[in-house]
Amino acid sequence: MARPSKFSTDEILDVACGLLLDDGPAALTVSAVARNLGAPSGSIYHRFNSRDLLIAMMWLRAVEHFHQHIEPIFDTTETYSDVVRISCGVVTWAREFPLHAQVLLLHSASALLHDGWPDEVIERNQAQLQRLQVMQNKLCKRVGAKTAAQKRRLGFAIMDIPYAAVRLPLSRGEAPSKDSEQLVADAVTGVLAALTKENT
Amino acid sequence: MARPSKFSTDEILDVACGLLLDDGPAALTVSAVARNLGAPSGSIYHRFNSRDLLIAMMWLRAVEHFHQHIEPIFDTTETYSDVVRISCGVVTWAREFPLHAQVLLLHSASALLHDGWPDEVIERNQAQLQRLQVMQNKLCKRVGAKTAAQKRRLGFAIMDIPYAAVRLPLSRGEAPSKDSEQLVADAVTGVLAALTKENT
DNA sequence: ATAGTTTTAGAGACTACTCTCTAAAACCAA
DNA sequence: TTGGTTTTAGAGAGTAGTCTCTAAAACTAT
Repeated sequence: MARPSKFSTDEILDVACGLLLDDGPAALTVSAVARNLGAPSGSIYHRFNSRDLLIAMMWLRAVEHFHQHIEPIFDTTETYSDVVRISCGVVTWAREFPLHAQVLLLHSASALLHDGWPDEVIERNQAQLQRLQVMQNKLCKRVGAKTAAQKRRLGFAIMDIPYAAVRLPLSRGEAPSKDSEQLVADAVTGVLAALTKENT
Repeated sequence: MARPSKFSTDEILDVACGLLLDDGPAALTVSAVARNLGAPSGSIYHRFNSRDLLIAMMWLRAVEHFHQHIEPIFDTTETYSDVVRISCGVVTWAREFPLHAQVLLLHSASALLHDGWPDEVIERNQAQLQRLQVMQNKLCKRVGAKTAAQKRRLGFAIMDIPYAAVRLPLSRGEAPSKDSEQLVADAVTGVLAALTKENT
């Protein structure tokens, strides 16, 4: 029977998140995580083969959380006029889960990883990229987006605009303002106006 | 009479930009800049007292370039329906000056600087923050934005939306798609619809 | 030629990080 | 008690970055 852990994986990843958000990417080192957690660096390396693996896991945790949250909204969206539900869902997710949102929306994985995606998580990462792609493809089919321009417009509405609304508050460690969902809805309405016209 | 420089300040900053964009923030070191430029590190440190000063100067160069470009558009915008000119001007600037745009729009200064803004450039940075604030305040006055909500909406239209439209192509080293200005215009139209109604 | 000034050049001190390694601790089972 | 397994613990090898320092180069003026 093995010695029990003193530190859970989530605790380690939470400390890493905190360091990233409070002190920036350069502060995100295994030494700093260990120091802040009160764990020896050998313990961290025992769990995560490399610094990049720790970062990648932190990132994937946020991505998976986001996808889990947003997927049901995607899957129940049938028309262009419903798309705004997804857009606002992104904002609401960022509001409710700022830690994950700060990781996912304020930094790119490639900027955080020093040597790219570690082998251990390549498939897991691919799976999430695929998962989002499938969500988007199915949505395009359901709402009737066929051309590249229509798809681009849809992607702008779903991901880029909500991102625009939350990035500054997130970077200040604040919640998005109360009217953020309405702002996003208005922008999305403007962007999709052309497409809903095409569909009528 | 002093020995002439072999390397100009702009050359040094250009190499730094290239490193940031090609290899990410962690690759942005004085050692790497020196190596890529073929200059001794002593020369770089002779010019820039610290790594953070080099980064700060690279950042400010991009900010000042952007402000120089966007200020005339700000200053000639009088009505809500003209605001879209600013929004599209941001996209066009990013399209024409990708190097500066990549620095300014894909990374936050705080994420790049290890120890915050160096004393040498605090005032210069403050001046640019002030400059933007003045532009925005004057615009609010001219178009008639009075409440915090109106101002928020205006800021969303001017900065956040264009930014969202260019960040992914920029991060891939690509130009924004040809329809980006139209996408932004539609989103901004949606966002400002409420304000133009209030004004009539 | 010497003096003055600025810039290049590169060695090296120092630091912090990454990661490996060894050993011990902590648990249960036999 | 011994054995097995997993985890903690922490020393230390190796590396790369930051930055200081010394010296020389490169120019013009006197």
